[in-house]
Amino acid sequence: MSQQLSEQELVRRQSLTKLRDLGINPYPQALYPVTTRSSEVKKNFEEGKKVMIAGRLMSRRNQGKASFAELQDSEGRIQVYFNRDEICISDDKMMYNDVYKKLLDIGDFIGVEGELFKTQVGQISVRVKNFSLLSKSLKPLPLPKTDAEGNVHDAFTDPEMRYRQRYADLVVNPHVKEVFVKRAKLMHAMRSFFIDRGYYEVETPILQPIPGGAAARPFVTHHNSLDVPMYLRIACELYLKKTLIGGFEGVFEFAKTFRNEGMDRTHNPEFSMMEIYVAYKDYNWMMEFAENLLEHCAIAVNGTTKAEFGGHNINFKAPYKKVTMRQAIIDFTGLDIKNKTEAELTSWCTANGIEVNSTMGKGKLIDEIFGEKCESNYIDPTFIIDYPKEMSPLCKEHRDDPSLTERFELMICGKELANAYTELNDPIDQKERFEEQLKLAAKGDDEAGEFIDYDFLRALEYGMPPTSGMGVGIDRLIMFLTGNESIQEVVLFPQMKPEAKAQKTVELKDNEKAIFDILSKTGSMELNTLKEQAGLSNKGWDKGMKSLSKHGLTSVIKGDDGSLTVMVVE
RNA sequence: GAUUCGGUAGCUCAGCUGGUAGAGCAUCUCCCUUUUAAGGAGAGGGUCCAGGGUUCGAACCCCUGCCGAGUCACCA
Repeated sequence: MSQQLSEQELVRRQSLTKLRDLGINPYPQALYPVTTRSSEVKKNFEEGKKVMIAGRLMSRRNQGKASFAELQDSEGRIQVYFNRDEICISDDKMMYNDVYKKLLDIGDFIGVEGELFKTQVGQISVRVKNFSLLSKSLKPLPLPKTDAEGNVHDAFTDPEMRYRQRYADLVVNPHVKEVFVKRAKLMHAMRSFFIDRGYYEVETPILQPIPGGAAARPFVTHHNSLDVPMYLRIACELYLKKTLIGGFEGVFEFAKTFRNEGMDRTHNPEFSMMEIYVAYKDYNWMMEFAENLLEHCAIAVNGTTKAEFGGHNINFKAPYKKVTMRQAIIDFTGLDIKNKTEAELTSWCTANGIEVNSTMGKGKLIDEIFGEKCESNYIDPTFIIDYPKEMSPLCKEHRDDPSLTERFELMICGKELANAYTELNDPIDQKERFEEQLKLAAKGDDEAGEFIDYDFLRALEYGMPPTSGMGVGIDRLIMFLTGNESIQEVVLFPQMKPEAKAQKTVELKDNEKAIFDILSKTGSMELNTLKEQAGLSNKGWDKGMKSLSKHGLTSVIKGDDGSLTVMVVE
């Protein structure tokens, strides 16, 4: 990690040494007895109240023997007022003149002890009596500023840098931090909603011998001592159902899930799902549960059921519309899929510009039609219900129509947010459906399951109570609630390509070495002769010469006749 | 994978038909006891993503590569 330090980084390292020379530990061990936070100070202002606060120094305005600075803590910023003669009561003004003004830098964590007051302009501030350095910052932060009209100057906006250095992003972009505060609130709201209803939060394996419960390409890893392949989970469905078989009546899990597929602005290789299973319920109950849950979450996060996403206004207020998949397709295409054969659907797709291939079964074809022609039209939360049986291998058959299942997906802004079933609990039917999936997979449908989890079938044979289950995409939900169209904006540390390694610059490059080797034999040489002997490309020559003189290894001397001589610098 | 745009100082960005790089903030020095995006004055700071080509001369034009963003395709 040898890396060229910028001038500013060097200055900060020097300050670090000077602080130590003054007997100040830049990274002290002792706790700092913080009494309050910036938001509290502003909310309950009391003239003269003594406080101790801590945070990062984020700006400084010197006014001679006085100075204003801003301290940023987890709640926001508060102005602090440093007056030389209040900090340094004796004649020794070192703490103000040297430590505060010269050796502290923007980004340093400091603790401040003082009392509250309002400046002549009416700004709530802390008059500093004592301050301590709590942690020195050696790398300058990006420094956006907001002016009186709310315009942001020098904004730190480059997405790559923001995602790679999320820590800096969080420090300087309060709106980014707010997204993650909201994400935490969403998790709390959802969790307490479930706990209030008597459901238990459980944990199931992330490392699985069979990646079941969904159709997706898994990440493969290897267990050394067992010497078997293991998979990162693509869902937790089967494990959660096993807990109901074991006697739990309501369980949920916030599950990091992994899918080895494309990465783009709506897909991160690992993402968060919430899955919940409740015994003795069906999908009708679950729909009502879902709309109440989402309304509750929206209010907990934003204080309102309204949200804006991609230019659309969404309202999470329950209840939501319900449309059967058959009706949805009729509405947007005029096609009635009921009793259509695979061949009929295939030819309809071809005629209507939907790409199909021979691996597609009936369910997949219907899914394609829906995805292509209908999905994007549902802006406000809408339940699409009653999916074809073929594409829902874990879902119970519809009570009125054996070709359908009791399944819903909740669509918002044309995207799936939740997926739920009246769960299939007939072990014999389940086994047949798995086998059907296996055939589809063999046919080439890469969305069909490739494995049969026989342990799950064994569990089902003991009997699972009638159950309804639902999965909710947490990332997607928080995207809707915060108006972010990119998943990277709502995941703290999104997966990125590895950062290119910084190349070492200390060693001479080939072109530089070539020039220097020739030159060092004689010590000096006419420029054009040297250029010819070096035999480099023009650019290689030019760059080589420039960096050699930059390294202070060579210099060029101009003769009276205009000739140029290159010399080795001793 | 296809296509468009981009990569210049610590940060945000200029840089014309090619003539060897600029601004604001930040940094450094000096002055200033209640300011508000920015107190005043001055100074320093750059492998212009990398490599090759064209040219007397390339940040700029051409080629290749790397990295990123957007759109589309594929995909939950």
